[in-house]
Amino acid sequence: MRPTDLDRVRGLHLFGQAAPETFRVATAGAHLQRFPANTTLLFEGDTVDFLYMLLEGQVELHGTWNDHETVMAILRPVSSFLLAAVVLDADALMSARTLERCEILMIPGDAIRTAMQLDARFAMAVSRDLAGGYRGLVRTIKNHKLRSGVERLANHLLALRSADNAGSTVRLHYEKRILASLLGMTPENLSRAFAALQAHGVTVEGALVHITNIAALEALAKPDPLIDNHAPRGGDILIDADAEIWSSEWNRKARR
Amino acid sequence: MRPTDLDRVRGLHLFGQAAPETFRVATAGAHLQRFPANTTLLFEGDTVDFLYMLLEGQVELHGTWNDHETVMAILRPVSSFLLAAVVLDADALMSARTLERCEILMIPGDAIRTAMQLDARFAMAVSRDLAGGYRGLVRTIKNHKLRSGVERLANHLLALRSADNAGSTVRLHYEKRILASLLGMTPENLSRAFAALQAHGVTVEGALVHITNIAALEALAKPDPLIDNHAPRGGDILIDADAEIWSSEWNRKARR
DNA sequence: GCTTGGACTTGATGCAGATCAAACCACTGC
DNA sequence: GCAGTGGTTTGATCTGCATCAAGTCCAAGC
Repeated sequence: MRPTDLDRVRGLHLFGQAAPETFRVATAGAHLQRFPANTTLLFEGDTVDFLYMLLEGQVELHGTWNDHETVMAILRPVSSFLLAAVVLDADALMSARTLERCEILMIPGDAIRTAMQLDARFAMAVSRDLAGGYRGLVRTIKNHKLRSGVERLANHLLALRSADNAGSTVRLHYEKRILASLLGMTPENLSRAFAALQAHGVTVEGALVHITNIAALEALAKPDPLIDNHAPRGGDILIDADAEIWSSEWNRKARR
Repeated sequence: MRPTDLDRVRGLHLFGQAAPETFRVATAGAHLQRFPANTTLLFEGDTVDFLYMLLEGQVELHGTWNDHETVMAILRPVSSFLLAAVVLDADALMSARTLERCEILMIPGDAIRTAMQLDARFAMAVSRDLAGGYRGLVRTIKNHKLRSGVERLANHLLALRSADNAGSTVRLHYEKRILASLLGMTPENLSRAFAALQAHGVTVEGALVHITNIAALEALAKPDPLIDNHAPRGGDILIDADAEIWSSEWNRKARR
């Protein structure tokens, strides 16, 4: 593993609080692996032997039942995944596949569990990460049960805008059919949802989405800090570890 | 607090592994409180100062957006709730209200956080609890995105049957309109869903549901160990801490 | 260049589930 | 007992979204 990669891992919330010894133990058995695009890393139901740290590329987590498939999350660097399964030494509930060429650091699960026993601060950091993930899922469920498809799309666009702290144009980082599944709709319906948003200040141009009237879009989307993590809360400071669904690093600002 | 209550708390997964000193510290500042039925304990957005341990009664967690409301979970003893918010010292994402008269042990949040710093085994137990909760929410999302209303109801009935390790009759422990919201449908639709299940060996009699043909119901429900925690996995032993959505105690057998 | 395949869009149709409305029932309180 | 209230059921209707079916666009391969 290159020193620069080590630095990146060291910088994660998960290890930031840990004792140097803990960090050494955990990363000693770790190995960096590269995967091509469209590679399944793990099927749901598989035993989870490693904690995965995505350093480069994009990974999709999805679930299956009765010949249906749904995208649960898209991960971008730097994110860890499968932490809950590792902590419990349990099977994976979701499959993971690369959407593009990826660099992934794989840390043996028992190293993580051992480190937690030895270092309360590290165990605390794991708890914070899991708690943040937990709250992200609560937000996701509220999003799905309380809003319509168009409303979910509108809020997704606002979240993207906030994450990229961009101007009036955001870029979709993956295919629309994947976004559709993530938002819980069909590709056809996503297309129509975009069309519906034209009346609310949104125009689409391939992967680029122009938000020409933010006020109008927000009026439709009604973002809420208790669902949308990006939404402003009344003058409050955003708690760092409560950042996102899959990793506290997911949503950090100034990425690239 | 009565000694018997202390014993019940001591028996929880959360404290089972903790050092006696940790247990003492955490429960020293705790107080037992009784609430009447239909009392809101906490609104979403409120600051969370306590970890709540439900010792008696039923509590509903629900979320709101734009004048809509949805039930996120129903808790029964012995369950903890708001652990994720406590770990992060964050606002509640869900409101909590009693459905009936409740006894709740309230443990100061900072006592929990302090105990985690001091006792790695306790921090580990918190992680396991959160990881179990996390996985429960993943199951919930798969359930909602991949199944229809009737399928969700069918699986819910099978889960009830499994939890009560009962015979062919299960009892609904709360009102149908609450169950409807929990399953993501309207009361009218739940009624029709029950009617639809008549063709698959289910008859309803108030709060009692008779499953006259389990094979037929399972053929419709297609329970899956990666969604339904009760579903049998191939000869495997069920991992204890991965027990349920809101608490590892939720689903334990031989309750009453 | 042409061809092929997959992503995306657009239109027509069908279905699951929401909404509206009314009736029924059980329980509560007077 | 009786009226009132709220939960539940049933029916009629409406809507959002899925499904089915073309057709377009675009990139990769021959």
